[in-house]
Amino acid sequence: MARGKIQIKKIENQTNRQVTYSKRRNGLFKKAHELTVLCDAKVSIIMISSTQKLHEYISPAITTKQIFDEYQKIVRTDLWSSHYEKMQEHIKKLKEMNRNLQKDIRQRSGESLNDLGYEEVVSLIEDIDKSLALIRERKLRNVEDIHKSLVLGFDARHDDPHYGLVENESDYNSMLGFRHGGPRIIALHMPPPNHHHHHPSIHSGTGASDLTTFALLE
Amino acid sequence: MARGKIQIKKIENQTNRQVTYSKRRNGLFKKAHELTVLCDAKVSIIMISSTQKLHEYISPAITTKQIFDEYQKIVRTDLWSSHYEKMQEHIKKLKEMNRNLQKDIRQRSGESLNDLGYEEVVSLIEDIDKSLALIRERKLRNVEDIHKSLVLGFDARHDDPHYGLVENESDYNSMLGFRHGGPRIIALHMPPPNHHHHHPSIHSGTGASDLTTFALLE
DNA sequence: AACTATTTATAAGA
DNA sequence: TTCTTATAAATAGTT
Repeated sequence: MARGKIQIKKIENQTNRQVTYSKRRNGLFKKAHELTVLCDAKVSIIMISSTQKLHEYISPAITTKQIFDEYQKIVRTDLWSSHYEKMQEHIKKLKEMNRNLQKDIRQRSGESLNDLGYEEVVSLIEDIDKSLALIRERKLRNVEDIHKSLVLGFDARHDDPHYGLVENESDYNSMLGFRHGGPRIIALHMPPPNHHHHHPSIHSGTGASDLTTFALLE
Repeated sequence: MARGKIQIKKIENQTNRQVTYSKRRNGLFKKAHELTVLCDAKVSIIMISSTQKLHEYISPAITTKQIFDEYQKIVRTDLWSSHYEKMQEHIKKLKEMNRNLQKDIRQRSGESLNDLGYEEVVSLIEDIDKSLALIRERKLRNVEDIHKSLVLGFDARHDDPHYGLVENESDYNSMLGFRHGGPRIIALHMPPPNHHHHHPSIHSGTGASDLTTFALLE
Protein backbone atom coordinates (compact mmCIF):
# COMPACT_ATOMS: atom_id res chain seq x y z
CA MET A 1 0.00 0.00 0.00
CA ALA A 2 2.62 2.42 -0.80
CA ARG A 3 5.39 2.94 -3.30
CA GLY A 4 3.56 0.41 -5.39
CA LYS A 5 0.76 -2.06 -4.98
CA ILE A 6 1.51 -5.58 -3.81
CA GLN A 7 -0.20 -8.88 -4.44
CA ILE A 8 -1.66 -10.60 -1.41
CA LYS A 9 0.41 -13.78 -1.50
CA LYS A 10 3.19 -15.18 0.63
CA ILE A 11 6.30 -12.98 0.65
CA GLU A 12 9.09 -15.37 -0.24
CA ASN A 13 12.00 -13.22 0.89
CA GLN A 14 12.47 -14.12 4.54
CA THR A 15 13.71 -10.69 5.65
CA ASN A 16 10.98 -8.80 3.84
CA ARG A 17 8.44 -11.14 5.32
CA GLN A 18 9.65 -10.44 8.84
CA VAL A 19 9.67 -6.69 8.31
CA THR A 20 6.18 -6.73 6.87
CA TYR A 21 5.01 -8.98 9.70
CA SER A 22 6.31 -6.55 12.26
CA LYS A 23 4.87 -3.45 10.57
CA ARG A 24 1.48 -4.93 9.86
CA ARG A 25 1.26 -6.49 13.29
CA ASN A 26 1.65 -3.05 14.81
CA GLY A 27 -0.96 -1.70 12.41
CA LEU A 28 -3.38 -4.49 13.31
CA PHE A 29 -2.92 -3.97 17.04
CA LYS A 30 -3.41 -0.24 16.66
CA LYS A 31 -6.64 -0.78 14.76
CA ALA A 32 -7.79 -3.28 17.33
CA HIS A 33 -7.15 -0.82 20.09
CA GLU A 34 -9.02 1.95 18.28
CA LEU A 35 -11.96 -0.39 17.81
CA THR A 36 -11.84 -1.25 21.50
CA VAL A 37 -12.06 2.40 22.48
CA LEU A 38 -14.37 3.77 19.78
CA CYS A 39 -16.93 1.00 19.98
CA ASP A 40 -16.57 -0.13 23.57
CA ALA A 41 -15.75 -3.64 22.35
CA LYS A 42 -13.51 -6.37 23.69
CA VAL A 43 -10.90 -7.69 21.32
CA SER A 44 -8.43 -10.53 21.61
CA ILE A 45 -5.79 -11.10 18.94
CA ILE A 46 -3.34 -13.97 19.10
CA MET A 47 -0.75 -14.30 16.35
CA ILE A 48 1.85 -16.95 15.65
CA SER A 49 4.49 -15.94 13.13
CA SER A 50 6.05 -18.27 10.59
CA THR A 51 8.97 -18.58 13.04
CA GLN A 52 6.57 -19.69 15.79
CA LYS A 53 6.84 -16.50 17.79
CA LEU A 54 3.66 -15.53 19.59
CA HIS A 55 2.22 -12.03 19.97
CA GLU A 56 -1.07 -10.91 21.40
CA TYR A 57 -3.33 -7.95 21.79
CA ILE A 58 -5.98 -7.91 24.48
CA SER A 59 -8.36 -5.08 25.30
CA PRO A 60 -7.86 -3.45 28.69
CA ALA A 61 -9.91 -4.75 31.60
CA ILE A 62 -10.21 -8.28 30.25
CA THR A 63 -7.99 -11.33 29.89
CA THR A 64 -7.42 -13.57 26.94
CA LYS A 65 -8.75 -16.48 28.97
CA GLN A 66 -11.97 -14.60 29.76
CA ILE A 67 -12.53 -13.88 26.08
CA PHE A 68 -11.85 -17.47 25.15
CA ASP A 69 -14.23 -18.75 27.83
CA GLU A 70 -16.91 -16.43 26.49
CA TYR A 71 -16.17 -17.66 22.98
CA GLN A 72 -16.51 -21.28 24.01
CA LYS A 73 -19.73 -20.60 25.87
CA ILE A 74 -21.31 -18.93 22.85
CA VAL A 75 -20.10 -21.51 20.36
CA ARG A 76 -21.50 -24.26 22.54
CA THR A 77 -24.83 -22.45 22.86
CA ASP A 78 -24.98 -21.96 19.09
CA LEU A 79 -24.37 -25.65 18.54
CA TRP A 80 -27.20 -26.44 20.95
CA SER A 81 -29.49 -23.98 19.19
CA SER A 82 -28.74 -25.57 15.87
CA HIS A 83 -29.27 -29.03 17.30
CA TYR A 84 -32.51 -27.88 18.89
CA GLU A 85 -33.87 -26.56 15.60
CA LYS A 86 -32.97 -29.78 13.82
CA MET A 87 -34.76 -31.75 16.51
CA GLN A 88 -37.85 -29.59 16.17
CA GLU A 89 -37.94 -30.24 12.44
CA HIS A 90 -37.50 -33.94 13.02
CA ILE A 91 -40.38 -33.97 15.52
CA LYS A 92 -42.60 -32.19 13.05
CA LYS A 93 -41.86 -34.81 10.41
CA LEU A 94 -42.50 -37.64 12.84
CA LYS A 95 -45.85 -36.17 13.85
CA GLU A 96 -46.84 -35.77 10.21
CA MET A 97 -45.87 -39.37 9.56
CA ASN A 98 -47.85 -40.54 12.55
CA ARG A 99 -50.93 -38.72 11.34
CA ASN A 100 -50.65 -40.41 7.94
CA LEU A 101 -50.11 -43.82 9.48
CA GLN A 102 -53.10 -43.47 11.76
CA LYS A 103 -55.33 -42.40 8.90
CA ASP A 104 -54.07 -45.26 6.75
CA ILE A 105 -54.80 -47.77 9.47
CA ARG A 106 -58.18 -46.35 10.25
CA GLN A 107 -59.07 -46.73 6.60
CA ARG A 108 -57.76 -50.27 6.39
CA SER A 109 -59.85 -50.99 9.46
CA GLY A 110 -62.95 -49.67 7.77
CA GLU A 111 -63.15 -46.32 9.57
CA SER A 112 -62.97 -42.79 8.17
CA LEU A 113 -64.03 -43.96 4.74
CA ASN A 114 -66.06 -40.75 4.31
CA ASP A 115 -62.84 -38.90 3.49
CA LEU A 116 -62.33 -41.01 0.40
CA GLY A 117 -63.90 -40.72 -3.00
CA TYR A 118 -65.35 -43.72 -4.82
CA GLU A 119 -62.23 -44.35 -6.84
CA GLU A 120 -60.11 -44.19 -3.74
CA VAL A 121 -62.25 -46.68 -1.89
CA VAL A 122 -62.00 -49.07 -4.82
CA SER A 123 -58.28 -48.56 -4.85
CA LEU A 124 -58.08 -49.16 -1.11
CA ILE A 125 -60.05 -52.37 -1.39
CA GLU A 126 -57.80 -53.58 -4.20
CA ASP A 127 -54.82 -52.68 -2.07
CA ILE A 128 -56.06 -54.62 0.92
CA ASP A 129 -56.99 -57.55 -1.30
CA LYS A 130 -53.50 -57.63 -2.69
CA SER A 131 -52.03 -57.49 0.76
CA LEU A 132 -54.25 -60.33 1.90
CA ALA A 133 -53.23 -62.41 -1.06
CA LEU A 134 -49.61 -61.64 -0.38
CA ILE A 135 -49.93 -62.61 3.23
CA ARG A 136 -51.63 -65.88 2.42
CA GLU A 137 -49.16 -66.64 -0.32
CA ARG A 138 -46.26 -66.21 2.06
CA LYS A 139 -48.02 -68.36 4.59
CA LEU A 140 -47.26 -66.01 7.40
CA ARG A 141 -48.22 -67.61 10.65
CA ASN A 142 -48.87 -64.77 13.02
CA VAL A 143 -51.13 -62.49 11.03
CA GLU A 144 -52.89 -61.47 14.19
CA ASP A 145 -49.72 -60.17 15.76
CA ILE A 146 -49.10 -57.96 12.77
CA HIS A 147 -52.58 -56.58 12.93
CA LYS A 148 -52.22 -55.93 16.60
CA SER A 149 -49.03 -53.96 16.09
CA LEU A 150 -50.72 -51.98 13.34
CA VAL A 151 -53.55 -50.97 15.61
CA LEU A 152 -51.70 -50.33 18.85
CA GLY A 153 -48.51 -48.68 17.75
CA PHE A 154 -46.08 -47.86 15.02
CA ASP A 155 -42.77 -48.71 16.56
CA ALA A 156 -42.20 -51.61 14.23
CA ARG A 157 -42.57 -49.42 11.16
CA HIS A 158 -40.62 -46.35 12.31
CA ASP A 159 -37.82 -46.89 9.88
CA ASP A 160 -39.86 -48.36 7.09
CA PRO A 161 -38.46 -46.67 3.99
CA HIS A 162 -41.90 -47.03 2.40
CA TYR A 163 -42.94 -43.94 4.36
CA GLY A 164 -39.88 -41.99 3.30
CA LEU A 165 -39.97 -39.48 6.12
CA VAL A 166 -38.07 -40.88 9.03
CA GLU A 167 -34.43 -39.96 8.99
CA ASN A 168 -31.88 -42.33 10.35
CA GLU A 169 -31.17 -41.59 13.97
CA SER A 170 -27.47 -41.17 13.30
CA ASP A 171 -28.30 -38.07 11.31
CA TYR A 172 -28.50 -36.14 14.53
CA ASN A 173 -24.80 -36.52 14.87
CA SER A 174 -23.74 -36.06 11.28
CA MET A 175 -25.88 -32.93 11.09
CA LEU A 176 -23.67 -31.29 13.66
CA GLY A 177 -20.42 -32.68 12.36
CA PHE A 178 -20.07 -35.04 15.28
CA ARG A 179 -17.81 -37.83 14.17
CA HIS A 180 -17.79 -40.23 17.05
CA GLY A 181 -21.45 -40.20 17.90
CA GLY A 182 -23.02 -39.72 21.27
CA PRO A 183 -23.93 -36.82 23.49
CA ARG A 184 -20.62 -36.70 25.38
CA ILE A 185 -19.39 -34.53 22.53
CA ILE A 186 -21.14 -31.60 24.19
CA ALA A 187 -18.29 -31.00 26.58
CA LEU A 188 -15.75 -28.37 27.42
CA HIS A 189 -13.09 -29.64 25.11
CA MET A 190 -15.24 -30.03 22.07
CA PRO A 191 -13.39 -28.48 19.15
CA PRO A 192 -15.29 -25.45 17.87
CA PRO A 193 -16.36 -25.46 14.23
CA ASN A 194 -13.62 -24.37 11.89
CA HIS A 195 -14.34 -21.05 10.16
CA HIS A 196 -12.14 -20.59 7.17
CA HIS A 197 -13.53 -17.29 6.02
CA HIS A 198 -13.73 -13.74 7.21
CA HIS A 199 -17.27 -13.72 8.38
CA PRO A 200 -18.14 -16.60 10.65
CA SER A 201 -21.87 -16.89 11.01
CA ILE A 202 -21.80 -16.76 14.76
CA HIS A 203 -24.54 -14.37 15.74
CA SER A 204 -25.60 -13.74 12.20
CA GLY A 205 -29.20 -14.11 13.24
CA THR A 206 -31.52 -14.39 16.20
CA GLY A 207 -29.29 -16.28 18.59
CA ALA A 208 -31.44 -17.95 21.21
CA SER A 209 -28.72 -18.11 23.81
CA ASP A 210 -30.59 -19.40 26.81
CA LEU A 211 -30.24 -22.99 27.84
CA THR A 212 -33.56 -22.95 29.68
CA THR A 213 -35.16 -22.73 26.26
CA PHE A 214 -34.56 -26.43 25.93
CA ALA A 215 -37.12 -27.12 28.61
CA LEU A 216 -39.70 -26.45 25.89
CA LEU A 217 -38.75 -29.68 24.18
CA GLU A 218 -40.77 -32.67 25.36
CA MET B 1 -10.16 8.95 8.82
CA ALA B 2 -12.05 10.57 6.16
CA ARG B 3 -14.28 13.54 5.79
CA GLY B 4 -12.69 14.72 8.98
CA LYS B 5 -10.45 13.36 11.67
CA ILE B 6 -11.98 11.74 14.75
CA GLN B 7 -10.84 11.44 18.33
CA ILE B 8 -10.19 7.92 19.55
CA LYS B 9 -12.75 7.82 22.33
CA LYS B 10 -16.02 6.02 22.81
CA ILE B 11 -18.65 6.96 20.21
CA GLU B 12 -21.66 7.93 22.29
CA ASN B 13 -24.27 7.76 19.52
CA GLN B 14 -25.43 4.15 19.57
CA THR B 15 -26.17 3.93 15.84
CA ASN B 16 -22.89 5.49 14.81
CA ARG B 17 -21.08 3.17 17.14
CA GLN B 18 -22.66 0.12 15.59
CA VAL B 19 -21.93 1.28 12.05
CA THR B 20 -18.32 2.04 12.91
CA TYR B 21 -18.02 -1.30 14.69
CA SER B 22 -19.20 -3.12 11.62
CA LYS B 23 -16.99 -1.19 9.19
CA ARG B 24 -13.86 -1.41 11.29
CA ARG B 25 -14.44 -5.04 12.13
CA ASN B 26 -14.43 -5.83 8.42
CA GLY B 27 -11.30 -3.74 8.01
CA LEU B 28 -9.58 -5.52 10.87
CA PHE B 29 -10.50 -8.97 9.56
CA LYS B 30 -9.28 -8.04 6.10
CA LYS B 31 -5.94 -6.88 7.48
CA ALA B 32 -5.68 -10.02 9.55
CA HIS B 33 -6.26 -12.15 6.50
CA GLU B 34 -3.68 -10.24 4.47
CA LEU B 35 -1.16 -10.74 7.25
CA THR B 36 -1.99 -14.43 7.32
CA VAL B 37 -1.27 -14.77 3.62
CA LEU B 38 1.63 -12.34 3.20
CA CYS B 39 3.60 -13.49 6.23
CA ASP B 40 2.50 -17.11 6.52
CA ALA B 41 1.25 -16.39 10.05
CA LYS B 42 -1.62 -17.76 12.07
CA VAL B 43 -4.04 -15.22 13.45
CA SER B 44 -7.01 -15.54 15.77
CA ILE B 45 -9.26 -12.58 16.49
CA ILE B 46 -12.21 -12.81 18.85
CA MET B 47 -14.36 -9.72 19.35
CA ILE B 48 -17.27 -9.05 21.65
CA SER B 49 -19.28 -5.95 20.80
CA SER B 50 -20.84 -3.62 23.33
CA THR B 51 -24.08 -5.51 22.69
CA GLN B 52 -22.37 -8.81 23.57
CA LYS B 53 -22.34 -10.12 20.03
CA LEU B 54 -19.35 -12.27 19.22
CA HIS B 55 -17.38 -12.28 15.98
CA GLU B 56 -14.18 -14.07 15.09
CA TYR B 57 -11.50 -14.33 12.47
CA ILE B 58 -9.34 -17.41 12.28
CA SER B 59 -6.63 -18.14 9.73
CA PRO B 60 -7.34 -21.05 7.38
CA ALA B 61 -5.99 -24.46 8.34
CA ILE B 62 -6.14 -23.84 12.07
CA THR B 63 -8.80 -23.64 14.75
CA THR B 64 -9.32 -21.07 17.45
CA LYS B 65 -8.87 -23.79 20.03
CA GLN B 66 -5.52 -24.81 18.54
CA ILE B 67 -4.30 -21.21 18.68
CA PHE B 68 -5.47 -20.84 22.23
CA ASP B 69 -3.80 -24.10 23.29
CA GLU B 70 -0.57 -22.88 21.72
CA TYR B 71 -0.97 -19.56 23.52
CA GLN B 72 -1.48 -21.25 26.87
CA LYS B 73 1.49 -23.53 26.33
CA ILE B 74 3.78 -20.60 25.60
CA VAL B 75 2.47 -18.44 28.42
CA ARG B 76 2.95 -21.30 30.84
CA THR B 77 6.47 -21.91 29.61
CA ASP B 78 7.29 -18.23 29.93
CA LEU B 79 6.00 -18.22 33.50
CA TRP B 80 8.17 -21.22 34.25
CA SER B 81 11.18 -19.55 32.66
CA SER B 82 10.62 -16.47 34.76
CA HIS B 83 10.14 -18.54 37.89
CA TYR B 84 13.25 -20.55 37.03
CA GLU B 85 15.38 -17.44 36.68
CA LYS B 86 14.10 -16.07 39.98
CA MET B 87 14.94 -19.35 41.67
CA GLN B 88 18.43 -19.31 40.22
CA GLU B 89 19.01 -15.83 41.61
CA HIS B 90 17.68 -16.92 44.97
CA ILE B 91 20.01 -19.93 45.02
CA LYS B 92 22.96 -17.71 44.16
CA LYS B 93 22.13 -15.43 47.09
CA LEU B 94 21.73 -18.35 49.47
CA LYS B 95 25.09 -19.78 48.44
CA GLU B 96 26.74 -16.39 48.92
CA MET B 97 25.17 -16.13 52.37
CA ASN B 98 26.35 -19.60 53.27
CA ARG B 99 29.89 -18.76 52.25
CA ASN B 100 29.83 -15.68 54.45
CA LEU B 101 28.38 -17.57 57.40
CA GLN B 102 30.94 -20.34 57.15
CA LYS B 103 33.80 -17.87 56.98
CA ASP B 104 32.37 -15.95 59.94
CA ILE B 105 32.14 -19.09 62.02
CA ARG B 106 35.57 -20.35 61.04
CA GLN B 107 36.97 -17.03 62.19
CA ARG B 108 35.03 -17.05 65.42
CA SER B 109 36.38 -20.56 65.96
CA GLY B 110 39.93 -19.33 65.48
CA GLU B 111 40.48 -20.66 61.95
CA SER B 112 41.24 -18.78 58.74
CA LEU B 113 42.61 -15.83 60.65
CA ASN B 114 45.30 -15.38 57.97
CA ASP B 115 42.71 -13.71 55.77
CA LEU B 116 42.32 -10.89 58.25
CA GLY B 117 44.50 -7.86 58.78
CA TYR B 118 45.55 -6.78 62.27
CA GLU B 119 42.75 -4.27 62.71
CA GLU B 120 40.21 -6.85 61.63
CA VAL B 121 41.48 -9.42 64.12
CA VAL B 122 41.26 -6.83 66.91
CA SER B 123 37.75 -6.00 65.79
CA LEU B 124 36.84 -9.69 65.71
CA ILE B 125 38.15 -10.24 69.22
CA GLU B 126 36.19 -7.24 70.50
CA ASP B 127 33.13 -8.57 68.74
CA ILE B 128 33.45 -11.98 70.34
CA ASP B 129 34.12 -10.41 73.73
CA LYS B 130 30.98 -8.38 73.47
CA SER B 131 29.02 -11.45 72.48
CA LEU B 132 30.39 -13.35 75.44
CA ALA B 133 29.49 -10.53 77.79
CA LEU B 134 26.03 -10.37 76.31
CA ILE B 135 25.54 -14.08 76.67
CA ARG B 136 26.70 -14.06 80.28
CA GLU B 137 24.63 -11.02 81.07
CA ARG B 138 21.51 -12.68 79.74
CA LYS B 139 22.42 -15.73 81.75
CA LEU B 140 21.63 -18.03 78.86
CA ARG B 141 21.75 -21.57 80.10
CA ASN B 142 22.57 -23.66 77.07
CA VAL B 143 25.49 -21.84 75.57
CA GLU B 144 26.88 -25.11 74.31
CA ASP B 145 23.80 -25.82 72.24
CA ILE B 146 24.13 -22.49 70.51
CA HIS B 147 27.77 -23.16 69.79
CA LYS B 148 26.92 -26.58 68.42
CA SER B 149 24.35 -25.18 66.06
CA LEU B 150 26.84 -22.56 64.92
CA VAL B 151 29.41 -25.19 64.08
CA LEU B 152 27.26 -27.89 62.56
CA GLY B 153 24.71 -26.01 60.49
CA PHE B 154 22.93 -22.81 59.70
CA ASP B 155 19.33 -23.87 59.59
CA ALA B 156 18.48 -21.98 62.73
CA ARG B 157 19.75 -18.73 61.24
CA HIS B 158 18.36 -19.02 57.71
CA ASP B 159 15.83 -16.30 58.18
CA ASP B 160 17.90 -14.18 60.51
CA PRO B 161 17.25 -10.63 59.31
CA HIS B 162 20.76 -9.73 60.49
CA TYR B 163 22.10 -11.27 57.31
CA GLY B 164 19.69 -9.36 55.13
CA LEU B 165 19.89 -11.69 52.18
CA VAL B 166 17.32 -14.38 52.58
CA GLU B 167 14.01 -13.51 51.05
CA ASN B 168 10.85 -14.78 52.62
CA GLU B 169 9.78 -18.02 51.05
CA SER B 170 6.39 -16.63 50.11
CA ASP B 171 8.13 -14.32 47.68
CA TYR B 172 8.26 -17.16 45.20
CA ASN B 173 4.56 -16.88 44.84
CA SER B 174 4.15 -13.14 44.95
CA MET B 175 6.87 -12.78 42.36
CA LEU B 176 4.68 -14.55 39.86
CA GLY B 177 1.45 -13.00 40.94
CA PHE B 178 0.20 -16.21 42.50
CA ARG B 179 -2.42 -15.30 45.02
CA HIS B 180 -3.33 -18.56 46.67
CA GLY B 181 0.14 -20.01 46.98
CA GLY B 182 1.34 -23.42 46.08
CA PRO B 183 2.55 -25.16 42.96
CA ARG B 184 -0.87 -26.44 41.86
CA ILE B 185 -1.32 -23.02 40.27
CA ILE B 186 0.74 -24.26 37.36
CA ALA B 187 -2.21 -25.92 35.71
CA LEU B 188 -4.32 -25.66 32.62
CA HIS B 189 -6.74 -23.17 33.99
CA MET B 190 -4.26 -20.76 35.41
CA PRO B 191 -5.24 -17.26 34.30
CA PRO B 192 -2.62 -15.80 31.97
CA PRO B 193 -1.07 -12.49 32.95
CA ASN B 194 -3.15 -9.50 31.95
CA HIS B 195 -1.57 -7.46 29.17
CA HIS B 196 -3.12 -4.05 28.98
CA HIS B 197 -0.96 -2.64 26.26
CA HIS B 198 -0.22 -3.20 22.63
CA HIS B 199 3.05 -4.94 22.95
CA PRO B 200 3.05 -7.81 25.39
CA SER B 201 6.56 -8.94 26.09
CA ILE B 202 5.92 -12.51 25.19
CA HIS B 203 8.88 -13.57 23.10
CA SER B 204 10.60 -10.27 23.48
CA GLY B 205 13.85 -12.04 24.26
CA THR B 206 15.54 -15.39 24.40
CA GLY B 207 12.64 -17.57 25.42
CA ALA B 208 13.95 -20.80 26.87
CA SER B 209 10.90 -22.81 25.97
CA ASP B 210 11.92 -26.32 26.94
CA LEU B 211 10.59 -27.81 30.11
CA THR B 212 13.46 -30.29 30.36
CA THR B 213 15.63 -27.32 31.16
CA PHE B 214 14.27 -27.48 34.67
CA ALA B 215 16.11 -30.72 35.28
CA LEU B 216 19.19 -28.55 35.73
CA LEU B 217 17.78 -27.22 38.96
CA GLU B 218 18.84 -29.22 41.98
C1' DA C 1 -25.36 0.03 0.94
C1' DA C 2 -22.73 3.51 -1.98
C1' DC C 3 -20.00 7.47 -2.49
C1' DT C 4 -15.87 10.35 -1.81
C1' DA C 5 -12.93 13.70 0.52
C1' DT C 6 -9.63 12.88 3.71
C1' DT C 7 -6.95 10.46 6.86
C1' DT C 8 -4.19 6.55 7.76
C1' DA C 9 -1.36 2.58 6.65
C1' DT C 10 2.44 1.02 4.52
C1' DA C 11 6.14 -0.64 0.58
C1' DA C 12 10.25 0.56 -0.76
C1' DG C 13 14.31 2.83 -0.03
C1' DA C 14 17.75 5.05 3.03
C1' DT D 1 15.27 -1.16 13.99
C1' DT D 2 13.69 3.50 12.67
C1' DC D 3 12.71 7.32 9.33
C1' DT D 4 10.98 9.08 5.08
C1' DT D 5 7.71 9.59 1.53
C1' DA D 6 4.99 8.41 -2.47
C1' DT D 7 1.17 5.85 -2.98
C1' DA D 8 -2.53 2.46 -1.74
C1' DA D 9 -6.13 1.52 1.37
C1' DA D 10 -9.39 2.55 5.02
C1' DT D 11 -12.94 5.09 6.51
C1' DA D 12 -16.17 9.37 8.54
C1' DG D 13 -19.60 11.77 7.08
C1' DT D 14 -23.02 12.06 3.76
C1' DT D 15 -26.65 10.54 0.45
